[in-house]
Amino acid sequence: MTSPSAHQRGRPPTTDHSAIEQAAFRLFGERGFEETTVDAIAEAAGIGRRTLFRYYPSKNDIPWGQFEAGLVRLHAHLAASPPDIPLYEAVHRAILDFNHLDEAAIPQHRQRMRLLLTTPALQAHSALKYAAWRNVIAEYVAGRCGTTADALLPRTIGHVSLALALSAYEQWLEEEDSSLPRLLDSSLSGLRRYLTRP
Amino acid sequence: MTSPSAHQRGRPPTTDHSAIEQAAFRLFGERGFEETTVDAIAEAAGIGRRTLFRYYPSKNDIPWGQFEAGLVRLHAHLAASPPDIPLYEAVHRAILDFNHLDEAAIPQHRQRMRLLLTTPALQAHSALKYAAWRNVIAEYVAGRCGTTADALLPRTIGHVSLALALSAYEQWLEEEDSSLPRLLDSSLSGLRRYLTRP
DNA sequence: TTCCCTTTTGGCACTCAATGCCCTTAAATG
DNA sequence: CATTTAAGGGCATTGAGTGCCAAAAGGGAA
Repeated sequence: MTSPSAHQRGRPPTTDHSAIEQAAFRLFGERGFEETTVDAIAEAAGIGRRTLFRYYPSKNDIPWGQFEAGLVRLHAHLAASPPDIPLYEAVHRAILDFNHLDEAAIPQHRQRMRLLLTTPALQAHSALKYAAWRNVIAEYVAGRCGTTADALLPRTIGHVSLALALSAYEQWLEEEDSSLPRLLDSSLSGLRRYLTRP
Repeated sequence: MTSPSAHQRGRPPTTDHSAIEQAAFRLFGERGFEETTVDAIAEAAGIGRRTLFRYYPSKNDIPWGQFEAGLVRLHAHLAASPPDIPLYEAVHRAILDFNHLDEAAIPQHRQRMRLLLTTPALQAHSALKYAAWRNVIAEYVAGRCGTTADALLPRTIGHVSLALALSAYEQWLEEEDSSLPRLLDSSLSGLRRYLTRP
């Protein structure tokens, strides 16, 4: 372990992910996502265009921030969940945890999710991120069912869990002062009623 | 109504969607999707690159073929479904109908779906197509619930129906001689058990 | 037949994302 | 101070997508 910055030899980094993200979000807010060129983001962040692509593999990845880190947490939460509670409840709790936000972080997260869910290019790109998310769920379900993650049930639960989360998010963005955890509960119970009612 | 080709004035078209699609699929099969340039497709179809973009708004749209026409059928099927059967059953039946294939069409459809579900660029682009599909479902659910399509339940059912269809499709692609309708049934009943079991 | 009208075609130029190549910059180490 | 190591960034290239506009190719009327 080395102190503040973990680099010892060589030229020190001029920037970091969050500096780029901030510059990018400012421009996205001012002009919109499509209207903001990568060159403009690089310039606003005070780095070269080539450097930007070393920090983010694509323009589309910028708004996703530290999503991978979130996946690790999701996986950890599931791994640590008691094996005696019903499967659907373990999954639901993990999803609630994954989407837990501190009060102070809500406005930022709203802005990020609005960008992700309303920009066509990002809606498309998101499919690739979601696949990794679904897989974390599917792996857990497979573990509890004694199958592999590519069996029908784990896959289905992965897809359906994402479906529930996304419908909650879409609703959350539309109702200015709604509660995300409450919407996650509602979409699940709505589905349950849908499947069991006349 | 005019006979064979419905064009009377002006220069007659030199090509059509299916000719382009055929040329494209041949190249995709030979070299893969990413490795096939739009110029190559245009050349193979015997048209100019500019013309290709008048028939398909993007390279990513080519593998989708006549999807919009399918959506119209889905909508029609739902509109014609008896209002006295349970909501989930009406939806499920419509999805079965939407994904019904003649025996002879199966190999082609397999190839198309394999391309769509395994190529990253197409997985991403598909999100935009799926949105329209989900909306057809959501509109129907909204109609039967007396709400609008942007309420939580219709949205949820739209997302979940897609989730079920996609998991069935993914499974279908993996098991060479599986039955798509059977898998659609299985993913639904798997979900139902998941939500109601201990 | 010839001219006009309509519609499709496709060449050309341009923008922008993404990527490979490679030289430069700037620190740490001995 | 020279060497080593890692980051920065310029340059050139590829490939998708788009606007503009002139050429091509028919039908119909004079």
